[in-house]
Amino acid sequence: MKEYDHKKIEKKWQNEWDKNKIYTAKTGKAGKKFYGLIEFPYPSGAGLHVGHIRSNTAMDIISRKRRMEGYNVLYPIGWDAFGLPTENYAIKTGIQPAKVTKQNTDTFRKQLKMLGFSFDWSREVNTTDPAYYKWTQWIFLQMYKKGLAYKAKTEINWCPKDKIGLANEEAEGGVCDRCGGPVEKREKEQWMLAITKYADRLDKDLDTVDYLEKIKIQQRNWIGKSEGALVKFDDIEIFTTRPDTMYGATFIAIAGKADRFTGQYVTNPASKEKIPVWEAEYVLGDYGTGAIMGVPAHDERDFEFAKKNKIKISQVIMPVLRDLKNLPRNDKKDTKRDVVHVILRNLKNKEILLAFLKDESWGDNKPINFIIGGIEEGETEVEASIREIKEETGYTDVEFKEKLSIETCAEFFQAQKDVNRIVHVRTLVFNLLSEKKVEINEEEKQKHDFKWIPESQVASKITIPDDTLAWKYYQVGGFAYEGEGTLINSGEFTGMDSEVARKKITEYVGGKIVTKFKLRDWVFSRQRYWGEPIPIVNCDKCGYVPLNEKDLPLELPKVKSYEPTDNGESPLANITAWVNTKCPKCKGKAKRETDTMPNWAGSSWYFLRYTDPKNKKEFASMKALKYWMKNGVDWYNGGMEHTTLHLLYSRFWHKFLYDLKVVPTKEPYMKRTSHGMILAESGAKMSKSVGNTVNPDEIVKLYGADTLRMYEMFMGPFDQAVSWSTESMIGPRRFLERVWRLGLKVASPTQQNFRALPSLRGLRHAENSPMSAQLLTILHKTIKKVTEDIESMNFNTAVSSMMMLLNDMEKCESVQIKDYKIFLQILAPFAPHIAEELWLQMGERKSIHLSKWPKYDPKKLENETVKIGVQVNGKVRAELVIGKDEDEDEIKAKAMRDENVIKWMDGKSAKKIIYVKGRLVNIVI
RNA sequence: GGGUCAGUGGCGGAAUUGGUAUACGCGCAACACUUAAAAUGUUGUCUGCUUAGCGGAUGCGGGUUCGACUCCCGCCUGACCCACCA
Repeated sequence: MKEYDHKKIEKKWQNEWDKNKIYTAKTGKAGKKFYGLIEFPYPSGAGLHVGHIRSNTAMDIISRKRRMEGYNVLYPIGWDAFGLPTENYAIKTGIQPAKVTKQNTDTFRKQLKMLGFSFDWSREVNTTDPAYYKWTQWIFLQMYKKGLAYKAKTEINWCPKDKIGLANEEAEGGVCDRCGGPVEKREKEQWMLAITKYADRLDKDLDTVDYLEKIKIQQRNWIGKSEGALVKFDDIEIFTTRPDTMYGATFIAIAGKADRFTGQYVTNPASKEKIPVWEAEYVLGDYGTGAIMGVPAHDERDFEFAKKNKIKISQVIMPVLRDLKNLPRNDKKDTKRDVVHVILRNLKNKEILLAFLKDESWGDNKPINFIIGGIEEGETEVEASIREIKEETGYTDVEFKEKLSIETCAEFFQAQKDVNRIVHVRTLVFNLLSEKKVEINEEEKQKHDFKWIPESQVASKITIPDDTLAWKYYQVGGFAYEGEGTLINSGEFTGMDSEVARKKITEYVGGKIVTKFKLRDWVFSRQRYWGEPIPIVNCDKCGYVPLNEKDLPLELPKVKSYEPTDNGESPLANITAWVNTKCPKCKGKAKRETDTMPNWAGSSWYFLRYTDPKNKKEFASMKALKYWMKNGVDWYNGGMEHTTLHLLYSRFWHKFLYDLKVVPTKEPYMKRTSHGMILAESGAKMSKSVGNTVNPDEIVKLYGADTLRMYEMFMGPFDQAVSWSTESMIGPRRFLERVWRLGLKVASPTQQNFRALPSLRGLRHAENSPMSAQLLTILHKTIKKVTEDIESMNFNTAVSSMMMLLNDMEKCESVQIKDYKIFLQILAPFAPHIAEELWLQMGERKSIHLSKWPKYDPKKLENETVKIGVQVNGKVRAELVIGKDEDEDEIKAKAMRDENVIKWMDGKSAKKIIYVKGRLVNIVI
């Protein structure tokens, strides 16, 4: 075989691996186990997406490396096949969903096999297989028995188009998760799962697992645990997590226990030192060097309310300022929703606050963090600000700073879009007020367009009596501190730690500390056909009765039409022969539940089934679970879009099963990472309807699976979104071709050919033969790099380091087989087919994927000599070649002797010489 | 508004976590090979200038440091998630 023929090689090895079952996981095998998991795909009609390939390849690389490291590896695959797209397709075409699913999974299987993933295909599961969903139903029955599954009449999100009830989570923003249409509210009897009973544990146990921090944060946000004060005033209930801040002041004010009261404080963000500001009711806003900001109000209701209650709105400040009266909404395209900061003043008494709280136009949620303050008669807002600054700081010499305040404020009105200028102003203020007094020269003034500031004032240095005051001033311009700290100006709570104050203030106003969760119970019913039937009957006498376990699975009957009924019942409701049944308890007349489960159900426990997929007696034997699930799934990778719902639901089910003592761990997944999306070349999301998808079949045909895998790993950081570029795929392809050609030469008995090969003409290291020490160093560095990069999922740099190694090997006079073989081994997880073929060519008979992962030799990582930079005053002026173990003083002396260095030192003596080992020398003069 | 992350050549992106910025790949240019093209190889490719050299560049403005893509402060822009709820 002369040319690299990916078609031949890939086909050959896929068959070979299949035949020899080298990826089959053996339960109970002695030694270390590794369970690597990817989210099992939904077999859609569109076929495999390049995004699937990205995440599958990543976990395939990890799994292959683990195998080579001696682990017993389970890397399973299956199908999350229940769900709406298939059902909609069935509605359109009349083809049975089961048939569609079969077609689609066949396609997916073929596509996945063609990519050479090391899945254990003998453990394939399918959520729509009755042998599988028997156990999904079984788990549901256990939940029912424990009172976790219940029926409740709830107002549900109803999509009139899909005729389906949606979980809260699926109807975000009042839009149907599936069809994008508007969602209505509708009353319906629904099966519910009491996930809220597990809310606290779902939150707490996140501490015990190794998930990416952002994933934990998302989980926690969704669960939404918050501890706070619940206070009742008349008929109004208010909840806040921060009764120690302005909220507390408001409570106290409403409770009539004080007119003005609060516990605001600020912190120097640099030193973390807590610095008291003056009366904390006055907190300057983000842009408010000239204005006192009260509440961040939210929309026009703020203004309506203010008008109604004759509250003066003194100022409106927005990122780009607008006139309140003709406030256009969303005039800037693509802006986020408008948020308006309003300063509400003269909110002096309880009545107004109560009026606000009772004002129904707000709905349930109202901002209550008003600042109580005031403007004196005849005063403008700016004047009031200045007065307050003067009064509160007690610092009289504020003329200049006042000026700045006014000017800054005025700038907002005059130069609404000249944002840069505002930045300059703020910077100037900062410089003047912080301990470093900055002098601004003429040039800088021009550059930064400071001309509006009177020159004399800029030029004169302003002396601030003490740093604290400077900080105060600065702080007020930028921060309203809401972190933890010590209360100031808060009456009897002054000096109290904010954590303690939360409790004390709550007590003081007669409230109580409560724990709340945002999480709601899971609406588990779907009025659809293509899902697991809920194994419950409704008996006239006995009410809801669960099926006997021996009667599971309750199989989906065949229907003629897959349309939901007009009143929103599932198509199952039309099959009277199926619906009418006997009560398992009293044997009397009963009707089957016609709702089915959501497709989250089957995916909530599939990783357990993989451990023992053929078991007919249990969902999985404890023996298999104890083996594979020891410490849980070792590594679970998936998309960010599943990090809230799927992760939460499956953790919930797992915890429930743990309580039943049928699984060995509290948490299902030990480690969770996530991959970035692959976008279309344009940077937009790939979608079939837009027609910007990439067909992996064609790519594999043209370039091969190994090239596709290499490219997807090389295209960018694994956890970030990257745009697809078919053009760039040629890079990895060329790389593999060069690997191939080099391999043939290395394997050939006469290394003569080595020189003759045109690609190896540039003999840069000709003087070092046969294998230079330098190249050996590079080889070991590469082993180290690839080994580590796989663990941290920095696949892109792993690939690039292998490319560098190849570049160097090609330029070498000769490469020994044993060294080339090491290179093949670290390449093998990425490009398994070509590596296997070349491995064979090197005379090996056992699969490379069962060979031992190479170890680097730390002694070989360092070169004998190393080139370092020599800086003079931080600028690189010379280069120096030094020995590995050369003495520091010697190196420094050598650097000083350098021609260029001498030139740049210009006869001056060195104040200080800094040497960073193996990096550089910096001479400070 | 809140949370998380990001901003480096024409493009995708590197940078040992504070130490010679732009690795690796794509693209582009020139050359070699060829009747020619493709393929392959070699060399070059941030930018400006008075080009054996010197200066400027990592979204913008500052700061700390002998030294900053990296740390700190302020700001701008974008992405994703969440929300008129902190």
